[in-house]
Amino acid sequence: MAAGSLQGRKQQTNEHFTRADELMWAALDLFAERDFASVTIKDIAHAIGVNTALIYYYFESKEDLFRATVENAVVRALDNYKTLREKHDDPVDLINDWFYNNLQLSDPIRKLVKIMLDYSSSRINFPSVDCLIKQFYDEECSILSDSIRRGIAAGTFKPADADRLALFVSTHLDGIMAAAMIRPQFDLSAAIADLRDLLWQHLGVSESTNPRTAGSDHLRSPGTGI
Amino acid sequence: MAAGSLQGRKQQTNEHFTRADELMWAALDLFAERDFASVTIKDIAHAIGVNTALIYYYFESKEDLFRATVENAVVRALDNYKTLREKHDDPVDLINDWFYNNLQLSDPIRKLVKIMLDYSSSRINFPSVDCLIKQFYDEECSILSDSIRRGIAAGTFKPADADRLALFVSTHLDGIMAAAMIRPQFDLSAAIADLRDLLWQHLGVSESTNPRTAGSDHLRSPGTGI
DNA sequence: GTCTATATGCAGATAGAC
DNA sequence: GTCTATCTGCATATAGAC
Repeated sequence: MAAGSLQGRKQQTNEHFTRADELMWAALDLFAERDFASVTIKDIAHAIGVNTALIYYYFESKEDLFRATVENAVVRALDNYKTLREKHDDPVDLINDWFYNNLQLSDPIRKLVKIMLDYSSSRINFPSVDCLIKQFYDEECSILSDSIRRGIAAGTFKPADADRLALFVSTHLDGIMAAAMIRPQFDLSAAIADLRDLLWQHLGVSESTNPRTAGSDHLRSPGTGI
Repeated sequence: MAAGSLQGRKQQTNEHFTRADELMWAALDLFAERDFASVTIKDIAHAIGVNTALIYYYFESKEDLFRATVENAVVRALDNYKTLREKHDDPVDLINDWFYNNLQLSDPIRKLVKIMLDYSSSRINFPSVDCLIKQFYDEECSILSDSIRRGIAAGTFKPADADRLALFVSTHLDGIMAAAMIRPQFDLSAAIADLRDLLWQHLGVSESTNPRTAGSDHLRSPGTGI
């Protein structure tokens, strides 16, 4: 088994990055900016200043490095969501922090979406990656829908179909990441703010309850309180 | 100049596809399902049963074929939008038909979004393609925002920031296409219906005005008329 | 662990026959 | 217009020295 395998590798000591980690970081950047086929192992090795042959010491093949890189990125994203969940009791706070998180980490999240897109539309197929991607989106929707359900149960939010609304928000976030890649001068932070405001409006949570959104009701005309 | 160039090629006779057209169609399919680097000219030539050398009779290079393919796809999409616009006077009808159009043509539109994503995140760069992609998104947003403005002016819609709302819908559509690529079993038609219903709700247009959306108010809980 | 050197194969592209 | 044959270069991957 290759040293880069998520299952087989000994737990990293957390104090310093291993070479395999360095390679996966460099690979993530390159795979995200371009795509699997056009990134060469020479590019990846040179990005951290080592010889191409070294990659084959840590990984079985280019595909194996790709698999490990995607797994690594998704696992990190899932860890991040877990931390987020444990940090909040209040559904409004959790949802607001989820939006804030997506704004602050928009760059790595965009990379993650890009690499998942490339993976999906390639003939490369790893059950472990399929499973992690599903987990990622399930967790994202779950954070949102659980919070929405709790807010509705507490009477803070207006009634709504929590699952569908969560999927809507999650899908829109994908759209924001895609638009940020395709469209020149797309304003990602404004788009996230618009999505957040729309959700609160839909759930009947006023802006005054939530200082972070104050004065950013973009989708509604100014001066009309409808 | 290559025969495949949009500017230089003589107008096609519209009655039968030229070889160049056949090649671009095959290339669109392949580039959309995979990506530029992993699709070989052998794949493209074999897809229509000709020899690889023939590609270089019609196009200067693989990149030139890619450019022509993207240009061709975007021009077709723009033509489609133009037809859509000319077909409707009523803003509600136009917006509804825009949604219907996106549902009916979801497959080619998904391919277009995929190929634009690949183009954007490749180091290949053609001013003509940049310009067409910008035109495409401008036209999409313009169809929506113009209709919204007219509806508001007529008093049919509630007041809203037409440009931002149009961008929101357009961005969400990108998200739907991305989600359809990444997520297994994503329900594209339900997602389009949800987006449409949300827009009408936001603009205060009741479902009864519009037979096509009746009974599909997914984002709101059943039984609650809020 | 990290390197040099190299084998192998294939993709993009051209020349030229028909 | 379409093909056969071939050149060229590069990318993945391996063997083996240090």
